[in-house]
Amino acid sequence: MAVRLYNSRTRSLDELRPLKEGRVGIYVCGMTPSFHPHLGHARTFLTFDVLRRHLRARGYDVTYVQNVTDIDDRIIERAATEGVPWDQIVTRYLGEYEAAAQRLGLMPPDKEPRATQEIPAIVELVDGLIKKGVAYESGDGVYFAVDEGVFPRYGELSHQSIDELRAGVRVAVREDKRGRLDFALWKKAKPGEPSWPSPWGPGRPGWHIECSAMARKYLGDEFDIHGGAADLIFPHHENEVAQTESYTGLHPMAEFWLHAGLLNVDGQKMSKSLGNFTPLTQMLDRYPAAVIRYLFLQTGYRKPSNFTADSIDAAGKGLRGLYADLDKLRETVKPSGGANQQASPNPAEVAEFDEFLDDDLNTAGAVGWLQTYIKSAFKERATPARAREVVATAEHCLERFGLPADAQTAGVAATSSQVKLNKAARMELSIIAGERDASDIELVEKVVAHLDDARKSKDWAKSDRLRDALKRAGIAVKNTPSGSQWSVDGRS
RNA sequence: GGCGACAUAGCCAAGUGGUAAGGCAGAGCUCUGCAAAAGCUCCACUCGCCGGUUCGACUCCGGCUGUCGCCUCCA
Repeated sequence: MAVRLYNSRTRSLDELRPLKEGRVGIYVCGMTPSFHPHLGHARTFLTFDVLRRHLRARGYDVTYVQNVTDIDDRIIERAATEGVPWDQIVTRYLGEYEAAAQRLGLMPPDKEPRATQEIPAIVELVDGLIKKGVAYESGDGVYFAVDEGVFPRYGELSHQSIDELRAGVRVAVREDKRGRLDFALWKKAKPGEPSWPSPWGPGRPGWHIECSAMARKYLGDEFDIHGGAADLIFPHHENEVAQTESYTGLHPMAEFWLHAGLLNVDGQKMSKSLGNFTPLTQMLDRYPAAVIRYLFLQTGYRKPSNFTADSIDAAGKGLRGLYADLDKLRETVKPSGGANQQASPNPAEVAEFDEFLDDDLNTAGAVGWLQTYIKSAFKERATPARAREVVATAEHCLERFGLPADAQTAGVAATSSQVKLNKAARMELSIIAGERDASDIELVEKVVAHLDDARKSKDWAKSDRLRDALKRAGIAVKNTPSGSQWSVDGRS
C-alpha cells in the first residue's frame, strides 16, 4: 500500500509519488529564534519527525531540511528591548530549541541551513525576480509586486483571491511600496541594524525569501514535500510559492504541502498576552518527553489540538499502562526463555501497523492498534515464543513512533528518582530510619527497606505504620515479588 | 466582511455506505494480611440539528447551529 498524505495544495488525500524514485525531499519551516520555543513548536516538529521515521521505514531515502530564520524584525526588536546584540538573542533561543529537540528525541535534520549564511543564494533570487519584472526596488527595500498581478496563481495555495485579500488589509501601510499586498524581499538597513551587502545596499532578507532560497538550494526547483504549521499557509507559504515559481517558471515547487494543526492551551491560543505561554523547556521539566510525544501521537496531526493538564496526565497513564503490559509479557518470557532467544517482529502484524501510518500518518489509529495488539497477547495466553514475537513487534512499533522501549527509559517508571520532602516528613522519616544527614531519596529508600523487612517477618502492624508514615510524606509504596517499589504519590 | 477547518460517550480520540478502535476516568469480579499492580467483565441502540440520495448513512449531498483558525507577527 502506498503512502497517502493530505495535500493542502490540492485539498485532497494524494498518493506520494516521489519525483526521484525511492528518494523523498522534505523542507520544513523551522524556528525563528526570537523567543522561547513552546509546546506548539514541539507538536509540529514531532509530526514531521514521525513522518520521516515512517518514510524511512517504507524504504525511502529521505532528505530532511529544516531551516533556521536567524534574522528578522522580531529578533531585532527583542535585541533592542534587552539592549543586547541581535545574535545573542539567536544563540540563546536557538540553543534552547536544540536542547529541547534533543530531549524530545527529534532526529537531527539532514540539513539545517541558516538565513544569514545563505545571503548569496537569497540575493541571487531577489535579483532574478527584479530582472523578471515581478519585483521592484523602492526607498526602503525590494518588494514583490503582488498587487500588479505579476503572479496569476497568487492565493491558490491558501485559497484566497487577491481582491478579497486587498479588502481585508487593515494594517496601516508604513513601508514604501506600490501595492498594499506587496511584500518585502529585501529590507534596507536603518542605522544600527544588522546588515549584509547587496546590490541594493546593506540590508537583510525579508521574511519568506529565505525559505525559497534555502529550499531551492538544498532540494532543487521542484521537490516532494514542503511542511510547516497551519498558521504559515498564509502569507508565508503563499509568498514562498510566488517567489520560487516566478523565478523558476515551474509549478508546483513542492508536490505536497503538509500543514500541522495548531495547538491550543486550555482552549485558548498560546500567547504571551494571555499568560498561557509556557516555554517548552519548562514543559519538559514537568512532563517526560515521551509522554508529550505520546500525547501528540494520540491526535491526528492536522486537527487543532487542545492541551490541558488532564490530557497529558491521561497520556502519561496510558503510556505507562502500555509499558506495564509489555513488561509483563517480557516477564513471562524470561524464565523459560534464555537471553539468546531473539525474536523478530512479525511482518504481517507490522504491516497492519504500517497501514495506519500510510493513511495520512494516522498515528492515533496506530496507537489504538498497538494497545489492542499487546493486550491480545494476554487474552490469547501467549506461549513464550509468541510473547517474544509480540514484544519484538511492539518494540519495533515504538521505535517507529520515536518512543523508548520501556518505562524506565521513557521516564514514566513507577519508581521516581525525584523526591522533595517537606520538613515534617523529613523529620518523621529520619527518626524511623535513624539517619540525620541522608538525602531525601536515601531516607525514603531506607524506610522502604525497613518496610520490606517488616513484611518479610510478617510484622503487619509495623509494615502498615511505615506505609502510613511514607504516605504522609507523599510517597506511595507498592509491593512486588522482587521487593517494594515506591513513587511520589499522585505523580503520573 | 472574505477564506477555511472541525463538531463521535464524563474527558481525550480513531473510524467505515452495512450497522461505533483505543486511552483516561467510573462500576463489578479475581488476586491480595493491608496497599498496589495486573487480568477479566461492564460502560455511545448512537456519532451537533434538520432535510435529501440510498435497500441501508455516523459515513455522500444541501441547509442550519456551534466552536476554532487564517486574512497582521506566529510552529
